[in-house]
Amino acid sequence: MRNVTLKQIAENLGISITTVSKALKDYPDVSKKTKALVKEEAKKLQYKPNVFAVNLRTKQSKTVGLIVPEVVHHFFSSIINGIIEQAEKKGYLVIILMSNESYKLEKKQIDLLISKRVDGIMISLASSSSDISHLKEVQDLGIPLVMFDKISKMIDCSKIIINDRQAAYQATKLLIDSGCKRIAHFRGALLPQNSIDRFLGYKKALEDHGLEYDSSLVYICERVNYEEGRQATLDLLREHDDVDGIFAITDLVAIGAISILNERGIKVPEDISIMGFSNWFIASAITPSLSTVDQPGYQMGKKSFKTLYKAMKAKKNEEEFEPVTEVLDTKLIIRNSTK
Amino acid sequence: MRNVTLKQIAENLGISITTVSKALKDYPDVSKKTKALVKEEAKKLQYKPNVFAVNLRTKQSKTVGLIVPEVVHHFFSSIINGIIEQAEKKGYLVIILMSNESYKLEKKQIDLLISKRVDGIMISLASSSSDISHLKEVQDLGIPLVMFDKISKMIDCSKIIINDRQAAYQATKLLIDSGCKRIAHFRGALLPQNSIDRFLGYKKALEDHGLEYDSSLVYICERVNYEEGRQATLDLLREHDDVDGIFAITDLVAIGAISILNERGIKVPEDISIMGFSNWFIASAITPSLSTVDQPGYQMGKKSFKTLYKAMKAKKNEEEFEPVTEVLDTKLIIRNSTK
DNA sequence: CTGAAAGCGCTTACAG
DNA sequence: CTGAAAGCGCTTACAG
Repeated sequence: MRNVTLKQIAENLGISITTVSKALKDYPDVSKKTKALVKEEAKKLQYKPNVFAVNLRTKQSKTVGLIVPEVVHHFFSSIINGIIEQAEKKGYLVIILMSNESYKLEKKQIDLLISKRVDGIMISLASSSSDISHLKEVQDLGIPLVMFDKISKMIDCSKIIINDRQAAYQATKLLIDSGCKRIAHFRGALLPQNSIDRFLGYKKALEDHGLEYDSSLVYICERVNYEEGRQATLDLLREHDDVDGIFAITDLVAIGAISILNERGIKVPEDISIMGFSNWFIASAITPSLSTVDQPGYQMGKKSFKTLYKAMKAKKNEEEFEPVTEVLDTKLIIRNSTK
Repeated sequence: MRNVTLKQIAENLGISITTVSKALKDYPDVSKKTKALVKEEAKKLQYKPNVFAVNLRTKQSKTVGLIVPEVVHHFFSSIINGIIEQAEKKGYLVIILMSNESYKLEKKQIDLLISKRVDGIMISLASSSSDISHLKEVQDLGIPLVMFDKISKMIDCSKIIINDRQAAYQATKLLIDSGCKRIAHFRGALLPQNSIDRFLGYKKALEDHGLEYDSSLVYICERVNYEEGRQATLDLLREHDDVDGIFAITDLVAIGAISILNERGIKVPEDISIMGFSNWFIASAITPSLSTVDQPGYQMGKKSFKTLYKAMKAKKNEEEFEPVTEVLDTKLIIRNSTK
């Protein structure tokens, strides 16, 4: 069983606990001979420090918390991937919580992470989160905080994002350049910043290129999923017969649109061009393959942890840490759903 | 800042730390009056117990570890979803690690979880894991262990699985019943139990229905992904012109096959029928939609944690816990890639 | 009903 | 170079 302690090593060797502790941590004021002895004994007994005691003493858990709106989601799972890989490299473990897009749950989970005394928190906001008092609390407690993807402008912390507005502008422009004149937009909920920004990019692109913005061509997909993409497409086809392009807030929504168009025998991209956003794996596997905007999930995860790490390190050394905002590059991916 | 301790509450109230501690935990031997007083003061100061100290005293972390081969993967992310939801209900947090199908990493991660003293571990094995000494160690230390999906028969612990052999049998039978006479199988790596079992189910179905088993119709997809599905299909088309059905170990592989067949103008299911396995979201969104076997990922995650919870509880109460093996139901999903 | 005391296993400032 | 001692913040067996 597991109960090897410093005390036991000390007794076996007939020296003090202090010396054992120092030897194991390579303090300079322990003789080489003693160090060697201690290390050998520790190895022999398979000594593993009791992290609970270490945590208590050092006031650090070497654990960070991560809250995402969803887990079963290509983009977020890519982010998770980037985060846990990076964290492991630095000796940190990651506790993952899922808000399921619920503000209430998100708030509870922040409390949970605080009470677990994680060393830092990374979060992508739920769509329903407008109030941000829970994040203020994190900051008041001095816990390093990094937001990514779905952020709030009301909080002054490090942020890892893409330029949603610009990316959406380019996506819309691609449709315009290929000859589309009546372009619908399937947007997300009203609150999330990235939903707003993508909408604004879409609108701006229309205006910049002499196309009239028509609010009746904008449909809201609250949960941004396949089913809603299908529903919005049905509504669109019923209400407008002159549409020749759709820019969807997400690949999933776009794929919903394609499925309806396929069913109805409406040709993509000949009759209607479709533009997605995110570049999920699925975008390349459907027919026709989906043109989209590549959103670097893995990179975003990696950067998020790296930034958090810097903030945690600064805190430990009692240095100031100036929040940074990093804007990651996106890339237009042109496939067969656009002309 | 956060430094409210029992001691502080005790001093404010002029009573002992012991009494404060007991009052907060509703011990019966504290007067109602004192309890009320203590609770009020705790609330006022926003007292939150220091989990580091609690862990050290109780020797419990209320945290469990989870190791999966991949995160960016519909099936595993569904499992993660089921696990973290269930864990949260019981007040447990989940540390998620990803072995990336590497035995070496998996071993390291087990060590990490042990040294973090998690209360329990859930794991789905990497494809390259044949040696299981690291899991033996977990058991030797008395840490409750649950395996799911990719298990090892060599370890005597609780297991949450599906009947891979039977499910593969039914999938193959569906192809046979629809008239296929030459059915290829795209299998996974040689080591994983579920890869073996699905292969055996395929083989048995052929034999039971008077079709000759031909080993040259079996292709190996080591990493079980889209690209390999494409490659195997190219190989298959080159080597056999009489195939009329493919049973793929996973939807991803099946979708790779469909993409090649689509490109070549080979009709699915008229010329070749395709059967997948897992029922990922993507299976319903491609053209033609994919017939497959529904594998209950969310349920599997939920059950895995529930079983682990029972084992942890038994350990805490120093009761015996007899490992259980739970076999979850699968379901044939018939769509348009089969006749 | 209340509280003094021991102890969980470590780290580290300090003395020698 | 070594070690005695204090302390992190809690829980709980025990005494009164």
